[in-house]
Amino acid sequence: MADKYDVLKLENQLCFPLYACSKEVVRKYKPMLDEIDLTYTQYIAMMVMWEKKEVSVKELGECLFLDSGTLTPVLKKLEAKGYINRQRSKEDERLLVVTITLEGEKLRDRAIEIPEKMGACIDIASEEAVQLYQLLNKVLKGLEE
Amino acid sequence: MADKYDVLKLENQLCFPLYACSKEVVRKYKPMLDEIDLTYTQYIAMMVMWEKKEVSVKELGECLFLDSGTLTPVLKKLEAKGYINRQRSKEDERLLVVTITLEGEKLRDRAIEIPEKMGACIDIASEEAVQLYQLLNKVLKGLEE
DNA sequence: TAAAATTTAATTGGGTACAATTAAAATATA
DNA sequence: TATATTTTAATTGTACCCAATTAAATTTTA
Repeated sequence: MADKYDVLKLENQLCFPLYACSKEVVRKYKPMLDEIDLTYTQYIAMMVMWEKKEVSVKELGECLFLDSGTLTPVLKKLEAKGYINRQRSKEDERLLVVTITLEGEKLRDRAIEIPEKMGACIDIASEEAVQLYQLLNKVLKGLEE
Repeated sequence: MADKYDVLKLENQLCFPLYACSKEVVRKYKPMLDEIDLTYTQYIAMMVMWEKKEVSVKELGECLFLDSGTLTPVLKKLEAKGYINRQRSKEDERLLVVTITLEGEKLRDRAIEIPEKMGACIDIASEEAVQLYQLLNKVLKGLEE
C-alpha cells in the first residue's frame, strides 16, 4: 500500500501542522488584539518594547525574526498610534532607534490579560506546553545552523 | 524579581516560537521550492492535488486551513503554470472543481526529494519529531473547539 | 587618508492571509 | 411554488513577509 509518493502527503509533513497551527493561533488572537487595536505583529513588537524600552530596528528584527522590509511599516503604524518614537541614533546615523512612549507603557496594562486568555484557548496540559515550547525552540535553533 | 508583566515577555510565550518557527521553516523551503518554481502555499496545494486528483475549492480550503480569498489567486497561478485545471461543477454550479493535469502529475517526481532534504534541515530526533507532530495536531484540534 | 567593503534601514515588487462584501446557485421554508 | 436562507467562490481592502535593490553612514583596507 505504501508507495514512494507517501512522503509528499500532507499528513506525513511536520511542517504543515506547524504552518497551520501558527496561522490558526494568530487568528485566535485577533479578537483579543482587536480590543487594544493591535495586529499580532504589532503586539509582538510591543512585547519587545515593553521589556527593553529602547531598541534599534536591527535588534528588534533579531528578536522577532523579521527584517526592515516588514518592520518599517509596522513601526510607522505604531508611531502613528503614539506608542513608540522613531529617531536616528546620534552615535551611528545608520541605526534607527525605537523608544516606547508613555502611551505605549499604558497599553501594557490593557494587554496584560491577553496571555492568560490565549492560554485558555490552547487545550494542552502544562507539561505538554513546556515540551512543545522546547521542541519549537530546538527546531528554531537548528534552522539557524 | 518576578513581576506581573512577566506574562507579556516574548520568552514566556508559546505562540511566538510557533510563529517564528513556522516562518523560518517556510523560508528554509524556499531555495528547494524555487527549483520547481512553486511557493510554499502552491506546494501544499499541489500536495493535496497529487493525492486527490480532483477537489473543490471548499475541500481544498478545509485541508489547508485557507479560504477562497487566499486560494483563488494561488489556484489561478497554478493553472497559469499548467499544473491544474479549474472548472465549475456541472452538478452544482457554485462549486469550482480543481483537477490535476498531466504536467501537474509530472511535477510530483521533481518534488519527491524535497521532504527528505527538508527533514535534514530540522535537527531533532525522530521521536521528538513525532512528539512535535502530535502536539501541534493536538493544539490545532483544540483551537477548532 | 582615499577607496573599497560592510552595515543599516527604507523601498519596491510579488505573494500570501484574512475579514467583509458581493453575486450566483442551490436548498429550505412559508 | 415563491420567497427566504444558505452555500460557494470571487472580489476588495488592509496587513504582513520576504528577496532584492538602493542609499546613506561607518568601518576596513590598500
